[in-house]
Amino acid sequence: MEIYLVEDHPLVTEGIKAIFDKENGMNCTHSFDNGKDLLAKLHIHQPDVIVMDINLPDANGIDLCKTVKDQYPSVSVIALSINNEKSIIKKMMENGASGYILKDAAKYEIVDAIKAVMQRKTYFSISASNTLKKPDERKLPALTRREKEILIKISDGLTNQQIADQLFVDVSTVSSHRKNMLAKYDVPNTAQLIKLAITERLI
Amino acid sequence: MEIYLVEDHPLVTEGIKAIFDKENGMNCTHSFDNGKDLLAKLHIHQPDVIVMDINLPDANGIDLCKTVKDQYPSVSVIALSINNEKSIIKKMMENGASGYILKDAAKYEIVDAIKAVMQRKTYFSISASNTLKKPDERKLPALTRREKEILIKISDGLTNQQIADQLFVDVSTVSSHRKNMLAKYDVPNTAQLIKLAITERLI
DNA sequence: AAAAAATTCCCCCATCGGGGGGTAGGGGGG
DNA sequence: CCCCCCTACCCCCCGATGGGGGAATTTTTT
Repeated sequence: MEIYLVEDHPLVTEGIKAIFDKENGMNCTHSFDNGKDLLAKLHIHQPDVIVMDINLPDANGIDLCKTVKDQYPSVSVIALSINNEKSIIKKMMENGASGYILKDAAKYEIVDAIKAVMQRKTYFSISASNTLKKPDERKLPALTRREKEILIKISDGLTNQQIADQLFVDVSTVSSHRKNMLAKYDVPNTAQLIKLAITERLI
Repeated sequence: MEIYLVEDHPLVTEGIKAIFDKENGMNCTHSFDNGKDLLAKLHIHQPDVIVMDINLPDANGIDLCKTVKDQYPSVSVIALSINNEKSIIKKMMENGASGYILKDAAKYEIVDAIKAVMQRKTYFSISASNTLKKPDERKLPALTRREKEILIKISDGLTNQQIADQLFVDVSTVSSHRKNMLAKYDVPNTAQLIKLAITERLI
């Protein structure tokens, strides 16, 4: 069985290769440290499985996974990532991944993942599956285009008046938006709004 | 030559072990996935070198390195980290580390590091040494203990009055600290102060 | 011990922000 | 076709914030 590996950290690459070497019938025939090389190689030959890091230097694994699955639907993709966010995992699976393994996974998990995927099953590492099972995190309401625009200006230290001038609207409008955001996220003031916006990657 | 490895990601552990296995005379005799186990083992026996991840589940490598070097000065420590920040690298070296390797390092770098350290030299992976050479980034003034304490409360949405009550000081004191911070970082209001504090990891 | 920094407290005063309302046009989706 | 969301605008009020000072006490560093 042929496996390709896409991973930009040599130390991890070595680790995975070493694990495969000890398994009968698992062969990491090629490894790549970026998405471009992988796509070039796939053009010539397709393996059974691709183990793919999500954090690549030249592309993000989410898009890369989609590209690969669009062009070669028969190739299974296992995502490998330090990122333990439900939304990322979900997106990856929507894009056709067959498994998701966190980098803190135990050795056997990567082997189990390959085995599962070869049987057309999906596989999640323990911590990834915990994350998925976790009760839906209070999903924060999304910012509208305008709100985001204004919030960024607020975070840049501009006052309502300055923002209003820049956007050619009335101060009261900006104030409205600000108030809406405070209400939307149930925070008492701008300080906490900014904190929340940054820590939750809203801006 | 004996090497201990402290690293909580099995994939990386495997990678490093595999690299050492291919080198003559380099032997990773023990590996640990936390600091406590390492210290317990060191009590009994000390290796020549410890390769130590900075991001451990039960301790941060910076303190762990200091503890190890204080108790066993003859043991060399090589730091292993994804963290490419000058201040962290410096702090690690001050605490007695003999080398610093980023996790994106090439295979040979970890081997070279061990060799260098055995000759009582220090070693930095390419990217780590680039970071060190980089012209001193505009270093932001540090927050004092009290300032940090107050800034965190501000970011949690508390008003000056509430903070004053919690800390048993006058509102004017809190206001003073707030003003000092605004001046210190040259920002016009709290919103930008919070943004800066979070993006620059001051809190 | 002297110098520097941190922490605490105080004044005044203009502006900004947040709480409470309400109104209304336009666009997209059910 | 109708409703909801987004957008935009308006009012009042007052507490919180930021800008300008100054100053005493403790802690830390040199």
